[in-house]
Amino acid sequence: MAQIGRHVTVRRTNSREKILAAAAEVSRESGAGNLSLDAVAQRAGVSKGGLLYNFPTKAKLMQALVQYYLDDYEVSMARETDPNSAKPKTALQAHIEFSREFCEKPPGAASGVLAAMADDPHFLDPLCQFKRRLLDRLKSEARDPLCALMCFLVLEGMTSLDLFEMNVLSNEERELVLVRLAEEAEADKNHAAA
Amino acid sequence: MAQIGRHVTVRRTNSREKILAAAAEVSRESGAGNLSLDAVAQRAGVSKGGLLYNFPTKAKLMQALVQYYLDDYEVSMARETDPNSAKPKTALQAHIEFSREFCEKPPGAASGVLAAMADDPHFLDPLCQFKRRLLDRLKSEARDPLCALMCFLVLEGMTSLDLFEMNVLSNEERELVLVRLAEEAEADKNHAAA
DNA sequence: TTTACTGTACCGTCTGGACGGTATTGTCAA
DNA sequence: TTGACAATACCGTCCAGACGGTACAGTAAA
Repeated sequence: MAQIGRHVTVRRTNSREKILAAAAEVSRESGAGNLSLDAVAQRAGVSKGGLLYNFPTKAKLMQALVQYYLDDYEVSMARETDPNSAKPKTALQAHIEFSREFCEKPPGAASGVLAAMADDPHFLDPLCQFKRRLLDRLKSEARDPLCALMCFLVLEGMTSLDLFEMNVLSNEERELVLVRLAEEAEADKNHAAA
Repeated sequence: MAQIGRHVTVRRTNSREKILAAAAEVSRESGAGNLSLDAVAQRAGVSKGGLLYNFPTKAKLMQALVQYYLDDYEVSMARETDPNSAKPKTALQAHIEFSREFCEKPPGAASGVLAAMADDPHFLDPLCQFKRRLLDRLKSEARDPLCALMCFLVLEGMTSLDLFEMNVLSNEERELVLVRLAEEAEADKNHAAA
């Protein structure tokens, strides 16, 4: 479904995505630091040789795991903020929406990122740069940059709790926060337009 | 310094703490998932046998790592909110202060927690329960529970970025947020008193 | 013929942890 | 006061198993 766009031609096989999904599952189930290639291959229904054909080293797999997560976000963001769309959103509104979806996903959908971090913290560098770019965009679009920053951090807190699968927030609390942020974003949008 | 209080008698040796600190360092340098007992022992200046004397299994070490982090917080919190103190703080104010200190600590001081998570996500269960208790306390003390919840999440976001050593925020941004939160907490405190 | 694998066999390294030993300190009866 | 014993706090070695990665022969579809 989500095209990674690494290759120009459309791939007939979907082994890469199967492997990526399997890696996230294994990471979730065995702990981020106990992700073995054998386990991933088995889970993906692929031979170890096949896995290493797609990802020549474990490091390449980890990097792809992070990139996979990023691409997913980038696609959503582009779609939601498309000015040609019927009702284009601000970046902040789109970010709020994406964070909601993130929390509603099956638990540990992003465990792959944790596995990458467990192997080598530097694998998170692209994620770090991505977050910084996003924050800059949110601040530059907003009427009140500090407010944008605070909203960003609230979502960061919410999603990080989810990433660690710490069910600290109830659904009601989550919803309350999300609604509050949406109001904030809406207000900021209208002020900016006025 | 910080007494864990596990033993009634004062320990003459401080091997435990040396090992805990070493584990955090190794975790930070080699990646949370690549923490080996040999490396920890070497870093701590202790033989492997000595390490295993203090922590009979790797799991015990990991649990201690999480507990160490928690105890540190608990001590600070108790001190800051002590009603007998000269200027007792609300739980929210203390939490803000602790989060500031957390960010000012040498980078990766809490990497031990990540190492524990990498080994087995369930090691974070105490941390999860701790956060839930903290949030409940913040909400119950506050005049505006939603505001307390949002403040909690802002700090959660800030500290999680720090935990991953993602330098997304500049020092000015961090300070701006912290000041804003402190104002919020102060206002809430005064309203509650009135 | 190329692509995209499967399957098996294997290698060198690392790891958790079991185990036996040892030096120091504490306890307590004679 | 001393000698006997025991608990504490380690040290150093060893090992079975797991891991990442290589090599290679085979195969089925496009």
